[in-house]
Amino acid sequence: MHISRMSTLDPKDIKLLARLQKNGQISAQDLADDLGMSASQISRRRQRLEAEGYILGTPCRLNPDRLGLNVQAFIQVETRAQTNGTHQSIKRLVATTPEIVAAWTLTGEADYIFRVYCTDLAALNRLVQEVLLPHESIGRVHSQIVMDQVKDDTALPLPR
Amino acid sequence: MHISRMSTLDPKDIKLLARLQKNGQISAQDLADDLGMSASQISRRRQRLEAEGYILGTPCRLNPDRLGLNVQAFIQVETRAQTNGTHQSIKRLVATTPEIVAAWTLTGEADYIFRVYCTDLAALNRLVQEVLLPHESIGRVHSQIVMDQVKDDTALPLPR
DNA sequence: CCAATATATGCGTGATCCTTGCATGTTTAC
DNA sequence: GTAAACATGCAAGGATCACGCATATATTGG
Repeated sequence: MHISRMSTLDPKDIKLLARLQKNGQISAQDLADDLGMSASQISRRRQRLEAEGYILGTPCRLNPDRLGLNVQAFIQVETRAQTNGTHQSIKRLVATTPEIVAAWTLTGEADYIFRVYCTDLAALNRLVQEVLLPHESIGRVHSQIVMDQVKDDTALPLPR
Repeated sequence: MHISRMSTLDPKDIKLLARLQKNGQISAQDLADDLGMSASQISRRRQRLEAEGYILGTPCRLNPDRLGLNVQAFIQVETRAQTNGTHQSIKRLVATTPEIVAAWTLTGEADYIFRVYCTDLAALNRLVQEVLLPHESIGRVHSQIVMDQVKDDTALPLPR
């Protein structure tokens, strides 16, 4: 019998993932030269890592400034009653509002925090006044605007 | 004379960017079929969009759960005095600490907010106790752990 | 410790894909 | 209205990927 290894990552896997999360389009040959192995191995390892669920996808990162998305903010949201439909209701809101690019619930003052991109302060204000506050499940909101983006990778820390 | 257009985005550009920020590896032919144009045009438009700064890069997104990064948190950081070296000092800290994947300064209670990934609560605690609190520029910190990730795209809202 | 099986690797090849030149059609500017 | 700038499709050339195969290495079981 054999058990599909679901291998633990070896050092070459770690380096490969590190390179890929910097640049998902780097050629297998370049990676091969870099890691001291053949391009075909890079290709196979990459397929294996994807199949095993390490790689979620390879989206392009767009430039918010270039797109006129000049205002970035976090919006803390207090829900009303917290009936049992609240969470689904918020999920729908988040899914259908493109300005909300990410949303979490946190420990502590629980409720929700949204990360949003808008073209300007007026648009942010419209989002709050015309979309969030009128929403059935939302009580109060508190916006904090991003002044300085010190770092914004999506690069995760890797083992070792 | 001619002015390099720095074109405003036409509808095809918007659709192209939308597809690319879902999947940066989709083939030019698939995009061509999808948008009703030839693959060569897709290639050219993509090059143009990159050259004009709309596309920052195409990193792989890794799966935090699969990497054992089971704890995700936001850490609000209050700085000490705010001498003029403080910001540089924080920037260095952020740049050299892989668990901190993003960091911002916000309006209001100013100071900093870090987004961090750790393997477990013990690791998060070590980060706070052994890295952040001993740091010269950091006064107090307040950790909020992510309970539920409602949405985490990096997909920006596009015009139209 | 050895044999048998599974796994990892490099090379080479066929298929796929991207990119560029060129000719044509379309829009813009004067 | 004319000319220049621009966008487009086609086709060819070059690069890249992915797989089979043979070999080397590691792992397992007795």
